[in-house]
Amino acid sequence: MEQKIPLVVIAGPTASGKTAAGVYLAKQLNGEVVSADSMQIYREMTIGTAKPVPEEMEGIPHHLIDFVDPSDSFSVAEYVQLAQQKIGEIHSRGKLPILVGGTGLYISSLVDNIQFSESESDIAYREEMIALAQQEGAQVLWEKLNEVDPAAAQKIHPNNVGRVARALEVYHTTGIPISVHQERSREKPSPYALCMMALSFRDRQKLYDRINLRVSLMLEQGLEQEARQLIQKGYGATSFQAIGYKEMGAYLAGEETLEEACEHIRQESRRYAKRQLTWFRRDERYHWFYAEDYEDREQMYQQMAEHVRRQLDL
RNA sequence: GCCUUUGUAGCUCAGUUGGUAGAGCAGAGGACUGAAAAUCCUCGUGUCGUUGGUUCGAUUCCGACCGAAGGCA
Repeated sequence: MEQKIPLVVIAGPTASGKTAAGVYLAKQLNGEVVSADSMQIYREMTIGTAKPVPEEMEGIPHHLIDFVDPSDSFSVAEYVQLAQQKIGEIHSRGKLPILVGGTGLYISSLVDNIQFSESESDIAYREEMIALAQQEGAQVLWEKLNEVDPAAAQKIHPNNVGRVARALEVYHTTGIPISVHQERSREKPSPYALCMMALSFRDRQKLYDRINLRVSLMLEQGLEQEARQLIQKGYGATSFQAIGYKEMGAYLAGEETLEEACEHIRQESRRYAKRQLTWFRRDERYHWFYAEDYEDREQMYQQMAEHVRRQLDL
């Protein structure tokens, strides 16, 4: 049995202080940061994604940031492959890989070593299915799935058309139900010796205050201009989903006032944070660090470093 | 000062021909395997402004008072 690669994970909702924690730990533990963020991968989306800038990185190498064109789409499968590669490289250089990010799906897919089958996706077929749902109703599409893959149908709500369509797509392209794929995807054990930590606040309002503040800061830093440029250039399916840009788009299109757009950005960010918390909370491997429990950030980061040393036996 | 309209969930409002009430938004919880900052599911008790009266029973009808908006002097 091969030796497992030590991997530190820092997760948490947006604006919980992950970036700074990652840099601090990297400095303390001779590490490098690998981002696990589905939006910071895009170039030209810097302010709105709160992407770490060179001053914040303090010389610590950051990977998987700023390397995809906004007009390109991207997927978990690609992410996992790239991240595994980066982590391997960092480890072989004798450094400690530190995964930092808020995209739960990316983190757990990587950490649990989910195997994505080679077959690419068939977007055309998926869109066909979505169109079918629009014409005949979501229930009809779900029935279709229920016939070929009742196990998957059981787990997906009929209204969740995107998931139903994806499940049908998998069956269509591979002839194997997605439920079977998913079982197989978990067969390989994780190659990592994990130390997973999550950051948050005990008082939800404190987190929301920080989010609101961060959004105001983004606007001061020129989110409007960044969004305008992005819209001009045209962005793709994935990057279009980023909070901040689509709302600014509504403002720039004259559909809402600037005030309304800002309020929507704040609100969507808060809801996003809530969903992130839900995701991370259910994974019991996370050790939670709450800001209120420490005198200051520095003290919390020290405790985190201490926790890593203990857990990974460094 | 007088007249009119209005006061119901954190917000915007429905409603009860008198039997103590419900939507949207906000918010909370949950799910999550190739677009995940996405997508989807679940959750609504609140002195029905205050106070008297009528009534078996009032948030609902009547009176007074208080607050808000508009109009007239």
